[in-house]
Amino acid sequence: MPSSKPPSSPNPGQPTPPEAPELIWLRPERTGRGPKPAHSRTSIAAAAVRIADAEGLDAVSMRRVAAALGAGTMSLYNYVPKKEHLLDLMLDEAVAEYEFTAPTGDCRADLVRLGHQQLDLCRRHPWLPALVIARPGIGPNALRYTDHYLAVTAPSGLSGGARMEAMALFNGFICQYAQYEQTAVAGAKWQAELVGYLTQAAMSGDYPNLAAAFATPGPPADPTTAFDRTLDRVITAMLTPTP
Amino acid sequence: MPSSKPPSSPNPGQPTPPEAPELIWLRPERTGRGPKPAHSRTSIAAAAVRIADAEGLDAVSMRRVAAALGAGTMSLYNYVPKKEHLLDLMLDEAVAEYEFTAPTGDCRADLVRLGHQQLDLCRRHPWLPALVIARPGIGPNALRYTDHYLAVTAPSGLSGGARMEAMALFNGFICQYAQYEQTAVAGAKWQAELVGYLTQAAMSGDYPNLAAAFATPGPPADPTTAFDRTLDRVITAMLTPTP
DNA sequence: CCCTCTCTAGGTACAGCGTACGTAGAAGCG
DNA sequence: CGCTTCTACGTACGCTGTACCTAGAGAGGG
Repeated sequence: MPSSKPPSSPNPGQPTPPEAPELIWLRPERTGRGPKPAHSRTSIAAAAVRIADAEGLDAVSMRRVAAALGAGTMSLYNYVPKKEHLLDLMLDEAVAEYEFTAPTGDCRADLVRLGHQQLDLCRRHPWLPALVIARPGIGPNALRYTDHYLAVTAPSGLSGGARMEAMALFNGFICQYAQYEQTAVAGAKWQAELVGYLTQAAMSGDYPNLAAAFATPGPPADPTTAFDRTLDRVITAMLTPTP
Repeated sequence: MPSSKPPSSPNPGQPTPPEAPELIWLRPERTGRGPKPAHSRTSIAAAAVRIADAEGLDAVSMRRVAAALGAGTMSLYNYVPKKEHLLDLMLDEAVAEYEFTAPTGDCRADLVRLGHQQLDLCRRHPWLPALVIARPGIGPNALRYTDHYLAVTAPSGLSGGARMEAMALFNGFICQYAQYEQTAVAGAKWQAELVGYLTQAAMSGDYPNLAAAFATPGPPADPTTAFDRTLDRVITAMLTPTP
């Protein structure tokens, strides 16, 4: 979704100044003078990724990351102006793991492969979908991904803009699915609670269509293939030429 | 996306215990004895919604909400066991604003209308997409929404399960779009920075396909209709019968 | 009527967060 | 060598969610 018309006045409030995110990729890592730095953006990001993988995204605090590096907390601010930017770096660090294979010319098949790669990445780094969804995320490795995606979708005949819009859809679906999968995995107890609540709601009579859908005999729809089935639909939607 | 196969062992770490979310909708609001309570879940949620609308989701803290109600901070914990649950309540409070019109039988048209209603809601409450994406969100009003959606999609001929999977796709796309729209709106300065960075990246030669997509003459693709165009694709994907 | 028991309101306190600011010292340049 | 510029990092502030505790309101049983 490369661009869009805002509702003219988006909303009255929001964190009073619209903030100046100042892309971290635009500021140079070092300036040249002074003593040799003991760390680097990537080493810091890598440490943060390790922590997030092991203990979840909430465990990633500036103090925690600094401690993992044997550094003082405030030293990190020589590399990363704000924590927000550390998250950007983490995202790109994770995205670096992609290993792209040359496009085969079969757009659909290539997209299915890419989609599965992406889901695997999200499973390896459960904190990743939340980050991808929260911010655009345009590091060098994210650009490599975009470039590969564009190569893969080149045979579709769609314009560059249309393919970028489609990429947002593609990414969005996969991250959303990965996120869902995590909450589903998070606890059988929670899952059980939810099912109980839903059936109770369905039986209350307040939600007749929900009850009807519950009662539909239809094929059970193997949940293990839900991702593949929906991914297929998404790709269809992506590749449908604009009318 | 009603259910899925986890990757057997989802991930080693995560916040050590998988947590027990304990749906707030399952615990009764009051027990009956003792003094008359001065507030209610909905009044608290409404106050939180007002704050989030005016100053963003980050401004919603227990102290802030309590102050807005003229209550002591800790009093809120008599209504809401954890802040997490307050967010659930906020979500359902916002979703209560939907005003559903009877299905016309034209599935596509009804979905387009519902989609626009949802986008409007997300614009009115910019914090909403983030919440919807982050957790399942199954309050009474969310159930009303689901029920309406099921009524609208009944003529599609798809099974209940398939329609639930499709709903996840539908919701996910709209929230994602709304989220994107916000960041795009957030600052022209940021937008400018990003465009500069991207063109610089495209010109660097490292991303040939990105450069090619940039150079594609193709029709400019009116950004104001990006939502409608993509929503149309998404609905197509939803309604395509399973092969 | 009063006693008792239960529930609510709210204060205090704690661990942790992001980060503004200031100081000490290392390293490159003239 | 001295100057300048950078890095490392300690301290401190205001904020967060919330565990725990006390005081008192109000209904139920005798």
